Amino acid sequence: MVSLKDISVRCGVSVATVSKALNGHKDVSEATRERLVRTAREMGYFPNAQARALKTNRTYNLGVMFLDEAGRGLTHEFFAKVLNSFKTEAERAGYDITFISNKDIGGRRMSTYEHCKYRSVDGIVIACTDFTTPDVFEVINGDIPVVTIDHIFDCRTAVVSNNESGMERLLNYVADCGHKKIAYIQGKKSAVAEKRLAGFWKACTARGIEIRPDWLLTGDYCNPDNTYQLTKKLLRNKEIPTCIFMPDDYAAIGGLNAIKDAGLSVPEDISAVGYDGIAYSQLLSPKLTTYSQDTPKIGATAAKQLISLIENPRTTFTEVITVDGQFLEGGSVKKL
Amino acid sequence: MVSLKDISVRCGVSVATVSKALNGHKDVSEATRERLVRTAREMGYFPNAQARALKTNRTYNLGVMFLDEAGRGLTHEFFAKVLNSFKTEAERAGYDITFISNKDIGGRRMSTYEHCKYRSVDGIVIACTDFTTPDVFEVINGDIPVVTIDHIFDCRTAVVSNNESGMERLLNYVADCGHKKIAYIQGKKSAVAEKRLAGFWKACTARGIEIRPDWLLTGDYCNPDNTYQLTKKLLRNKEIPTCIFMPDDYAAIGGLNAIKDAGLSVPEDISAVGYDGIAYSQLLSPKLTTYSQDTPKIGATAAKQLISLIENPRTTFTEVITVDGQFLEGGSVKKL
DNA sequence: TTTATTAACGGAAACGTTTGAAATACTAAG
DNA sequence: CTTAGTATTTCAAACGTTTCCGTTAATAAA
Repeated sequence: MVSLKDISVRCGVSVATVSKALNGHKDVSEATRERLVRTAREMGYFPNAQARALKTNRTYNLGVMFLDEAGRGLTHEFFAKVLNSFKTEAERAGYDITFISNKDIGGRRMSTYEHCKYRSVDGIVIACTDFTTPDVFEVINGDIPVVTIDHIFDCRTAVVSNNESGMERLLNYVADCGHKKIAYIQGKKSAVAEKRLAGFWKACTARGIEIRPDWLLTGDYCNPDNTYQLTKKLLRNKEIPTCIFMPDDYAAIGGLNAIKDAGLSVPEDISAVGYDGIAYSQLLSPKLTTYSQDTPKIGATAAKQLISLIENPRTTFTEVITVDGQFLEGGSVKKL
Repeated sequence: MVSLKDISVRCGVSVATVSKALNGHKDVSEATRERLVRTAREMGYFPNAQARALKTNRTYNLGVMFLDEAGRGLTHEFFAKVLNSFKTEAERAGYDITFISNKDIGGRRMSTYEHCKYRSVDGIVIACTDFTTPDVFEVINGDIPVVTIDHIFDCRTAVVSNNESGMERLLNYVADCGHKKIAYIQGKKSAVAEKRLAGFWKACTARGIEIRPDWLLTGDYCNPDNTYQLTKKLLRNKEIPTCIFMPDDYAAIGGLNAIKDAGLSVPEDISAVGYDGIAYSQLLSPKLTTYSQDTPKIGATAAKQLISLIENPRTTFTEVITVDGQFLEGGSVKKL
């Protein structure tokens, strides 16, 4: 690997000058600057990231904290897409991304935050299904810039999907279709689940739709089996709803199977809606009516915010950015 | 951040001694070693990854080259799962993983290989859908340890799925069910596609099944729309096959929709099989008969091999490791 | 011509490690 | 009581940068 010194001897100047020239400092003449840049290119020079980081305390590396309690990890389409766009945007800005977790180093267990310190990441993005772990709190309370996705902490920038209004939009559509008897299988206790429930509640009251306790179940996100069971349960009631809100599109598959196994069909006998807008939902027939989260925008926004936080620590304020999604009308809701 | 020097002054020894003690060198007395390790722990010391890397040229960072021509990136379940297990295994061994691609740094475009050099990754894993790009060749021809997944280069370790025998297994099952008229929509030209075709061919000849040119189509992997069209095309023939081999499970969804849209049903009117064993395939009804790739093992094996290559450069030989998958009998193939 | 000002460049320390060689302390043997 | 040998520790350079400060040279002002 060719270093600054190599260039300096070749050109007969000091390493300091080379460094300054390559970094566009002012106190180097245009002529030599041009010459140094050219030979650097010729010699195939690239800065040594470690040396630079050691000196500047900037690694141009972003830590991604990506814990999924369900163990699905990257398999979770929502997270995968968000991460994908986050990565793309970060790379556009010259940052690389590294997965961060708690790990063992030299026999001693390292917390996630310590891991970040060890690697000297410039910033951290947290996208978890569980924001209540000690690991998360330690990072939140640390002194490294952080952006959270779909969860809001005081004094930390957050990028959140419009879960509340998205749910309202869905319910209004269903109500417009004439449905009054609506069941909701919601996801597990989390900020996201609360928001969606709030939207559901709000829209229901606005439309004069009764929320029956026995039709409001709590299940797991992204768990088709669980949703299958809960849907079965709903269908065993003496009175069954005309429409079921599934926790999310993926879980919905289980719900749809339960309906099918009960000898009913969607949307003729019963309607169903999902949430997320994953690719698969639009390959079903009928297509699932759902609310598509704008994952590309969520990821890109998170990256931009994080980088802004890093590069302009003074002028950037922590804020909560809500990213709108889009209603997707499929064919899974019958117009009564 | 507490450094070696902090520990050294606290304990009244030199930094050299602290370094050696913490790294378990022999030439430091047991007493001081114990004392240094203890105070290091007390003071919350962690090594500075950059400084260490600068000196040792070892970063404990693995580069992941992860290009998906279809742009699905991490959304691709096969890759997501492989990456997940790769990550887990790597972390177990004390390595972090960083995404590597070509990028711009300081105005100059950096190739993927240069990027690796810049970040000084200890090793690279390549999991792409397209292994013919210059970026891949440059990495392959470089001097950084490499493991490829599902593609074989001479002189480089590869972890591959048993595409040939997996396909044979599938075809034998279908043949056992009594099918003779079999169509195959294969994926785009790639090492994987070739292997599967070889298995298909081999098993067909062994079972005396004719391979009709008009029933051997080439489409895209992971492209339901494309597979939808090609399936339609198959169904428009005067004579239609009794079973269709889809490029993969995900693409199969399109194929199944085409069958449904043609007023036919699976498996009553026509049978279908996929490949991959993604989660969705087992949520369909009927479940898709397919061949499940052992993604956890593929990823973990790749990580182990790569780390072995890094840590024992002498004793480790490049090899090709085939990871067996598992046949999944669903209900999408009719027994004739 | 002298002095002040500015532009261009070099010296050198520092970032936090690792590591071979040199130095010191200790132990055992003669 | 030396001497050799070993165990333990320190020195100091090095890794490749960045950056503050000093130096030189050139230019402008007096």
